[in-house]
Amino acid sequence: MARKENISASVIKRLPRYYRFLGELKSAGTERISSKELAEKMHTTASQVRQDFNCFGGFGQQGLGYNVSQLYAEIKRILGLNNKYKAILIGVGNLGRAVASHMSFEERGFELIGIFDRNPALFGNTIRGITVQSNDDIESFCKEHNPKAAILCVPRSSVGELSKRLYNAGIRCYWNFSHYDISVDYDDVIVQNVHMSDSLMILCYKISDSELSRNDYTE
Amino acid sequence: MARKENISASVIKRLPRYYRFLGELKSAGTERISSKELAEKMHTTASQVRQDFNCFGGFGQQGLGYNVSQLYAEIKRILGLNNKYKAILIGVGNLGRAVASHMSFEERGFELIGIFDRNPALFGNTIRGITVQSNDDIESFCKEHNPKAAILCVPRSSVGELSKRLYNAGIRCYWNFSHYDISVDYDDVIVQNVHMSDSLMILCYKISDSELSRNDYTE
DNA sequence: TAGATTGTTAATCGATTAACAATC
DNA sequence: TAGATTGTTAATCGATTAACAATC
Repeated sequence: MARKENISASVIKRLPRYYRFLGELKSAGTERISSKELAEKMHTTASQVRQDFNCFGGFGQQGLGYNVSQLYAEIKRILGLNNKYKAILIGVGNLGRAVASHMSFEERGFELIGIFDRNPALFGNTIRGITVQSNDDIESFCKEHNPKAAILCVPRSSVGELSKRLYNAGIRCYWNFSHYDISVDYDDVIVQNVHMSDSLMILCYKISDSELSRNDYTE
Repeated sequence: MARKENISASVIKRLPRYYRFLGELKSAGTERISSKELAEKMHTTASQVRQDFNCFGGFGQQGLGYNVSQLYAEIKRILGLNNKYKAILIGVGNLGRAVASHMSFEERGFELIGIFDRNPALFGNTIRGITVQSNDDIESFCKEHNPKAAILCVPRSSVGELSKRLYNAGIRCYWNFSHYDISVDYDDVIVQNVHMSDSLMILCYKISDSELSRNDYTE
C-alpha cells in the first residue's frame, strides 16, 4: 500500500518509540521480528503495530515478519531524521545549557548553528564549539544563515516578544520549552512543546487520583 | 453531576492547560468567563470545555458562565496541587540542575527533599538549599524520609539498575527524563515521562512532512 | 420575562482492536 | 505443502462535536 494521505497525530507520537525499540533490537543483533513479538516487548498490540506501519506502506513479509534493520531505516526516513535542519537556541540557563550540550541534534534531523542569550556575562562562552551571542544579533544571524527552527529555553515572560521577532526573521518552526502557547498567536507555524510543568502536574494528578481510589476501597 | 468514575487520559492532559489559562485570566482580573470565550482563547471548542469540566461536576452557572477564581481553585484541587508529595532527584547534570533549581515544585504538588548523584565531585554542593548526596545513600535516605516520588535525570544506561533500587526502596512514582521505559519493567508504578528526544523527532517529522506536502503542490 | 449559557444527551467522527484472506 | 504472519477490511470502542432542554 502507498503512504496514507493524512497520518494521525496518534500514530506520529508512537514513531519515536518504535524507532527506539528497533534501535535496541538492531544493536542486540536481532534480524527479524513479528508484529506480535514487537507488540509484547512494547506493551502494545500486534494489530496496532501493523496498522501503524501500514500507514506508510508495507514493510513486512507475510509469514516471516519484519526485517529489523530495514524497518529501523524506514522509520528513520519517515521521521525525516536524515535531514539537517539548521536550528538556533535561545536562552542559556541550566535548561538551555542542558539541551545545547547533551541533545543529539545530528541524530534527530537537526544541526545546532547558533546560541543566543540576553545576559552579556554569557557572551563569548562556547557550548559545543558554538559561541554564545547576544539576542540583539538574532536578526542579522538569521539573515545570513537562514535557520529553519528555533529552540526556546527562555522564561515564559520573554516568549511573546521573542517569538514575534523570530517569526519576523522568517522562522516558522519552534521547539518550545517555555510555558507559553505560541500556536495561539500564529497559525502558520509548526510548534512542538515540551511543557515540563504540565508534565509534573499530570504526575501529581495521577498520584492523588491513585490515593483517592485506594481510599474508596478502605472506606 | 458527580465526578465521573474514570477520567480519560485525553481529558487529564488538558487540565494543566486550562489551569494555566485560568491563572492568567485570574491575574488579569477577569471574574467570569463562558465556555465559548474560554474556548476561543484556547483555540478549542465550547463543547469540549464543558464536557471536560463536567467530568468532575458542574462548576458553571447557566446563563452566566464560570467564575474564574472558583474554576481555577477547582482545577487546582482536581490536579491535586495542594499536596506536598516528597520527591528526590537523581542526577545533577545540566538537566538535573535545571529541574532542581527552576521547577516550582511547591506549586505543582511536590516538595523536593533530596538530591543525589554518583559523581563524588558534586557531593556537598547545595542546590535550592539541598545538599547533593551520593547515590549510595539513597536507600538509607528513603528509609528515613519515605519519599513518594523520584525524579530521574540520569543517563538512559543507568535507569534500569537505578529504578530497580528505587522500586525496592519503596518508590512507586517516577518523573522520568531518561530515554527509558520504566513502565515496561513494572506494572504497579506511576510513570510520567518527559522524552525530549522523542519530542525533537516529532518536530523533525512535522517539518519534513510539511516540506513533502509543499512539493506535492509545486510538482 | 427574555436572553444567555450551562449540563447533558445524541450524533458524528476517529482510533483501536479483531478477523481473515492473501501470500511468503 | 503446511504454518506463520502480514496487509487490509470490518467491528468495536472511545473521544469529540452538535444539539437542546434546563435554568440562571
